[in-house]
Amino acid sequence: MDVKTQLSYYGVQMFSKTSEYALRAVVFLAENAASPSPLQDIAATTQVPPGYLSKVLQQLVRSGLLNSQRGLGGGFRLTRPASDLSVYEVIQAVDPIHRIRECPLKLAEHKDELCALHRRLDDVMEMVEHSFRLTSVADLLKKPTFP
Amino acid sequence: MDVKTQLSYYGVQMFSKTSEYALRAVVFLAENAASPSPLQDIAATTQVPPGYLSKVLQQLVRSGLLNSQRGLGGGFRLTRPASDLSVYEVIQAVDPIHRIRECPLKLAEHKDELCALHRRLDDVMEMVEHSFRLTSVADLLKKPTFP
DNA sequence: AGAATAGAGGACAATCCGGTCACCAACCCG
DNA sequence: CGGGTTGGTGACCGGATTGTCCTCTATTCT
Repeated sequence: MDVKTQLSYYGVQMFSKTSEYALRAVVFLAENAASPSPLQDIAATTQVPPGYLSKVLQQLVRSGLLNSQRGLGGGFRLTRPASDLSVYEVIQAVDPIHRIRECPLKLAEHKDELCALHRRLDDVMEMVEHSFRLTSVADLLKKPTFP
Repeated sequence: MDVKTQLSYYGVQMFSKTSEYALRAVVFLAENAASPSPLQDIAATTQVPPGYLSKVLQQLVRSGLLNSQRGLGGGFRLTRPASDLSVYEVIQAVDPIHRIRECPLKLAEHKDELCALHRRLDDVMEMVEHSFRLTSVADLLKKPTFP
């Protein structure tokens, strides 16, 4: 079979790279909470392209999850203790999970209740959302080494 | 804030459009299993662009989940009863879920066991995979109307 | 055989995500 | 004040996903 005739040959991740990057950075910051961490340090350890990581961290700053400080001795810090920061919040800040709230086909008969297909899909998303709400960044530090 | 400086402004779905389209089509075919359904019929009811749906259905044919038949009276049919076709199979055919099997950072110390972050992410993926394995297309037909 | 129907497949465009880079803004220190 | 350090932001690029269109092939009916 010709590769080019195939859709999505390399497959797809359930979560975006951006979410992964944000989580790696947050875990790093939780492990290095003593002082601000410069972008370059975070990027080197988490193996995320610095230029792109910068944009991801901006999102976290704008969402209030991080503080940033320029100049010598500056960098990024968590605004809250890792035990009080959920994985869900991090993901929502950069690549939000959108629950299915109304019929994607806009069918009148499903105005009040989703069809079985979308009901199931949304149930799965609810499971995921729930799981991530209950997981704090501190829970990701149980093993001492990064990440 | 300038929209263009934001990453992923419109957010992201956990599952691709392609997966959604494939599932809508399969549900339609399960509801119309009596005779082959032409592409145009499926596309119209499921509200998927016909040209694109054609490619998605090809994937399902190549994966052995559908039969196709050209000419008058032709179209697409499920190769198996809907009760014997899982949502997981449909998704894997068009946009497979890739579990995390090794450390994405290739850290030597995580050769045998994932770090806490990736362990959690993979646990969630396992939940999703499990749920989709247990859900058959027939389970999506409980409500008589489409979809 | 010829017309009509319907899937197969390639070329191509539009859009989005991930990534790079250059330059600007803020902060610290001598 | 001036230079070094560090974050902030916009322009731009490549690849993947999504979508369109046109042509070819297979099948059926008369």
